[in-house]
Amino acid sequence: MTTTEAASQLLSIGEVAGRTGLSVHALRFYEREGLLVGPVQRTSGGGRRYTSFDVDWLLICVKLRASGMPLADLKHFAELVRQGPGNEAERLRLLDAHRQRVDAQIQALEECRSVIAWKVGVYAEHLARGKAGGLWDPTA
Amino acid sequence: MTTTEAASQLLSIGEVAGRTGLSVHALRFYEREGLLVGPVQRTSGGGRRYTSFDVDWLLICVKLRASGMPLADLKHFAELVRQGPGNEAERLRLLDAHRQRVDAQIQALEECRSVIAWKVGVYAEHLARGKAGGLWDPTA
DNA sequence: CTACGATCTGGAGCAAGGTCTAGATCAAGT
DNA sequence: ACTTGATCTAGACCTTGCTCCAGATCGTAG
Repeated sequence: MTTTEAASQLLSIGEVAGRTGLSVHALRFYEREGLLVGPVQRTSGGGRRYTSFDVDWLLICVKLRASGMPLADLKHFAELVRQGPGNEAERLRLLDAHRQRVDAQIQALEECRSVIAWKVGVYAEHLARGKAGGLWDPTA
Repeated sequence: MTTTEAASQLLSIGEVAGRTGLSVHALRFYEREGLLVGPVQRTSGGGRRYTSFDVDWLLICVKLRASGMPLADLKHFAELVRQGPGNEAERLRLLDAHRQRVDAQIQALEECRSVIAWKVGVYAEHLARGKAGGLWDPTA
């Protein structure tokens, strides 16, 4: 717990892929695109070593992406964090705007869901009746 | 109400774009891709005339697309409807599978939303304090 | 030493879902 | 007749977000 303390936290790209769900390709791509807060450490041989810090950031990225944030916004956010303290208001704006978009998206999805559920119900009923009813709307 | 009855229901591509939210480009694209149930009527001059039937279908398409259904699935659905009665079970499967995906998506989004909301809260609190606290985690 | 798997770089390729252009035509207004 | 605006077709082009390839290198196991 003394010598390995810092080094054991450093993860290879494959390990990071494993715990973030991103592919190694995507990880390198994200780095090229400037989506990481800082430069990734390297071994003497040139291999990437990610800190748990990097991994936490990536996990946030994954969440934001999963909720539809474009890479461009993610990059912007990374830049703000990279610049250090002083721009918290802008970070807040960015995140809050995204949260509102997510809320809207949830709303929209729930509306879609109910429309679909209704249609599913119509089909299910139709099938349950064994296609007995002759007047069946072909558009549905 | 007698002579104009049928004709007044027929809409130009621009009008349909207006009430579906799709661009005229997208409408032509959808048609090329076989996403419509039937062929669209034409004027003598070659202009498209959409029935209210077509519009209803397009509105459904918009909802399904908005909830993330890929065009390929939409095309499949259109084919099933085009084939007429007899395949309702498959239509049901298709829609129900999509509904389940939408449910999962809503779940995921709500999880993201709460993570984001929490982060927004952290920033808001930080700003409210006027950056008084010296110990501020730069990663957040 | 050798083989093998993981990683490296730079750049090409891909899938989805449209978007836009060019050049022609149509329909209506002045 | 002439202009204007909407539409037509076929096809090129675009953006997003990765994914994959080639060829080289590193590190560990036998």
